[in-house]
Amino acid sequence: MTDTAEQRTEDVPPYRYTARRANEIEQKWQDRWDEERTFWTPNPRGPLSEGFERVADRTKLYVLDMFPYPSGAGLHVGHPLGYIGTDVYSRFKRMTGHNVLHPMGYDAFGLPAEQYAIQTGQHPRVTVEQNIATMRRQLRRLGLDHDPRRSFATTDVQYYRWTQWIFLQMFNAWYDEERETSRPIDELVAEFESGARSTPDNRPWDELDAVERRQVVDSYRLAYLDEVAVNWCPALGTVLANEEVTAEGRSERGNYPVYKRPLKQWMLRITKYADRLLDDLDLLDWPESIKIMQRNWIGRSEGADIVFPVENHEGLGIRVFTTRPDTVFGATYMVLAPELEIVDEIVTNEWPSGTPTRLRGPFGTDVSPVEAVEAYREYAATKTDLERQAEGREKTGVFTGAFAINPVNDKRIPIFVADYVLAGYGTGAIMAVPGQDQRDWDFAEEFGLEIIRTVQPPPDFEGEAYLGDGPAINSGFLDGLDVADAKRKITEWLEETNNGAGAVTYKLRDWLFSRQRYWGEPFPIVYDETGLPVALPESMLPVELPEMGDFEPRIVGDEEETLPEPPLARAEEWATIEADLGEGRKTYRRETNTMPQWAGSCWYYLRYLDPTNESRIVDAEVERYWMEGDTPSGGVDLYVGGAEHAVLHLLYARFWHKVLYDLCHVSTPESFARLFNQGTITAHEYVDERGFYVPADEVEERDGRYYFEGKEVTRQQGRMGKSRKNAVTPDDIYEGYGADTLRLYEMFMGPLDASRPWNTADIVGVHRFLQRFWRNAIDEETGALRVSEAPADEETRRILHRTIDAVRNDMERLQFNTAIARLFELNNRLTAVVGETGTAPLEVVSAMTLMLAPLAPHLAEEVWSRLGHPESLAYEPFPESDPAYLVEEEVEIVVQVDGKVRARVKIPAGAGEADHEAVARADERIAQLLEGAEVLKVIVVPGRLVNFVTR
RNA sequence: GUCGGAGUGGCGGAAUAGGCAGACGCGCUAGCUUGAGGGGCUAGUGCCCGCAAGGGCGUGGGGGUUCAAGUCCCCCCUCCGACACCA
Repeated sequence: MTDTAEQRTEDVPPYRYTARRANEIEQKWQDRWDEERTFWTPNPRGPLSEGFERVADRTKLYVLDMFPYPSGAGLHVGHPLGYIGTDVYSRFKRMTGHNVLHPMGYDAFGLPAEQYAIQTGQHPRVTVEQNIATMRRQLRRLGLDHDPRRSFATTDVQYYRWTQWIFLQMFNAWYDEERETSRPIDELVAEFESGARSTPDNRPWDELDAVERRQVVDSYRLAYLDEVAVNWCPALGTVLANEEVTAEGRSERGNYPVYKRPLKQWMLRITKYADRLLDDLDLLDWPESIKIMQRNWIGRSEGADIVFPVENHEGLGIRVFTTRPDTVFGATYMVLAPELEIVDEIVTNEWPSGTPTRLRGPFGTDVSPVEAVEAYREYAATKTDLERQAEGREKTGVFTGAFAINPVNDKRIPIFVADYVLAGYGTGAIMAVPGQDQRDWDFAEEFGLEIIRTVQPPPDFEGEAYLGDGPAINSGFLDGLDVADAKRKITEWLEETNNGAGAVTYKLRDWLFSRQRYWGEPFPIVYDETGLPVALPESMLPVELPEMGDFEPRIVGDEEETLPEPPLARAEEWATIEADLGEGRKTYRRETNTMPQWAGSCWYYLRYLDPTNESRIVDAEVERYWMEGDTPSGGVDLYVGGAEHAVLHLLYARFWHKVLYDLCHVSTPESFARLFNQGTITAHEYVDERGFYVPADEVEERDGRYYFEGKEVTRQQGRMGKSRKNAVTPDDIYEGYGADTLRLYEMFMGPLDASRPWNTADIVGVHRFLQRFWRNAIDEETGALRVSEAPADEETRRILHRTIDAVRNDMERLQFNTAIARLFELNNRLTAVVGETGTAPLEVVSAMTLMLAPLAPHLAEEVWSRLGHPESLAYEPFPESDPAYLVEEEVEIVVQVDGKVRARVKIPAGAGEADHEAVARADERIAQLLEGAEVLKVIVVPGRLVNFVTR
């Protein structure tokens, strides 16, 4: 048998649009775009401003992708979906008169890069550079319209120098809650010095010594050190932010166990911005689901703080937060989080007389309260969140032996420690109201505690906590009030009697910002002999990462109490510096933690604007030009990326932006005006009976069953990936069809924001479309144009203008799949015209080439140039529809009898209702159906339908 | 459990404002292209009954509003995603 592939290439007409030709064309135009600097986007001033006068009258448009992580695995066809989407959009907007900025960079610090480097035994800088080079090549091959001058990696020294600079801004700033803005720290110091602001413990500023003053000031900074219970992940050798830990108490990356450990760490005061981060969501054109996730993450709750005095402890009160102050009369006990320090003060040495056995905890009847509490604390600390998790979790806890006094009724109530109360939320202490809270109810049942309902449940309600509305009962002066009124009244009472006050609490916590890893931005911070942090001056930036041969994380401490050791601590020469930082030349020790991966991605969109600026993060005028717009929030005009960043990156970046805004480094309150989440591309994956993945491209289908090497396998739908053996690489598609076909297919598969299954077999459809369009314009045998100057016939022209209208609308809304469908229809018409006349009307070919340009830019450029245009079409105006061709002279309407379609009739456009009915009745079939029937009602929707109702 | 999102032919998916369900593509069927084919062209293709004309049924299930429901309302099921003792 002969080689069929070879035979085929011999048979193919010489000028057909084949994969080989597509590849040639694509290479050629990618080179030309580079040479002609087609996608260099001019700034209004500065080093990138060349050519600005040519676009000065255009509207700016900033289109941004969530930049990729340069992994070593290479791309599969699922990765570039969003990049193609933004490319199509930015090319379209360039053709509709915008000055479009569409940059691309690389997010290259962080764990994956470091782990990859450790695996391959190379320095992360080496592997990162290799991976970026590979990725650049792969993205270039797609023909994306990025401005190459604006690309950088977050690991570039000249980039992270400014990441460090932003950290310094936060270190040197504090949040003024009265003015609701961050201000320079010097202004705080001035307030202390002048006495305008009193110190936290009300001592006069003059009486504080230098160290005390520094401690006070440090406690106000946006970036501050704190000893906190961190999420320590020994397997990753680092601590993690709350956001990086799953509900099961495991690391988001790698799924390793995570433990709580107290450690001194850098924190960023994001909680001060909670309300603004919440409120300003209203300014944003974001998917509602993402806004909801951010709102939930911030988790604002309104309620009240109530102080419960502790019996036998003069002046000691326990402050609790509750969203239901109206239920305070039903508080029958209190619970403290085991970690709270106040527990030590109140816990008793002996059980009060009459303490039931079950209140003494699970540690035996002979232990004292102190011992029981201590044992319980240990038990709670060693438990991972996973163990605490399971649904229907049993409530555990220990009585402290102490009692509190309920301020509303002077009732004596026992105080417990229990791990169902979290130290990090509210005040870490609760008043327990089993009647209206199911968790308290469960605990009360477990320990046999009193339950008092304070809201009247419906008559048939029993057996559990009642959370609904109803009149207050057993509640003294609140009795009879509904929940909202009772809340109001009790809050007033608390404030008047000084027993508490209205309060707001957030789920959001301050951002843990230290990592014990090598591959991250070093902090621009040193420590002096006091152990307090000292900021390096801007002139000492960047603080470069030291070269280290061994950058693996180490774990110190014994097995039970392991702790992370930052690799930078081992770079001894680097870690110690001598400098004059205002107190004469001294020896300082550097901060050896590094910043988390999110740091670099918090502000990269600003650096694209002015990537080479050495004196500022971004030139002020350039920043205003690109970020201020006609959106309510300002910021990037379109930001496209995966929904997995709903609360991490997108919240952190908004926070940094607001800090920079407060400190007058940027001009808009928000960073991303419009957000769009592209879907994921899924693929079939096949598992054998042992549960192992088998190569998807070697599976055969017979009668709806699937076989690999003769054995039946199961098919599932899942993410595409190497490990699942179902990855399709772009190179596979380039080889068979070319990049334009790949682009078009990815845009045609479905709506950009929906997840959709990859199906290589479907690609031929879009490939055939490109082939047909090419053939309509160019003779496959001779390569000559088949275009005629003669005008298109009326109907073709009508279709053309309707297509233009629809495509423009769809492109604007990122509905590329339907735009492409319209182009298919137009091309089908064009094919018919060419079939009849032998030539294609130029007006159709030209317009269609331009409409295709954003989607299949290489082919479009090639046809455009063959049509005789020497310049790239990147800046050609997008076709505009002629309204004259959009109105029909005659429209087809539907005639229904009792809602069922019985006929279709033609009627002049704009006809009146009476005409509609008359024409409908005139139809033979309709007349027949209506004969003898009583028409009760006639519904006419002009231009659409007539409905005769007979019953 | 809570909060989101989604269920439409054999498959991917269309369907401004409640008004022709299934655009467009894949696949499939038939014909043409003097053979073969990951080729080209033409026609057909939601399901059922019927030679046809035509009729019936159809957007996860059940109810409702309406002349008219994929679209609006109520209840339920399934799948995907996020959060998860938040007082």
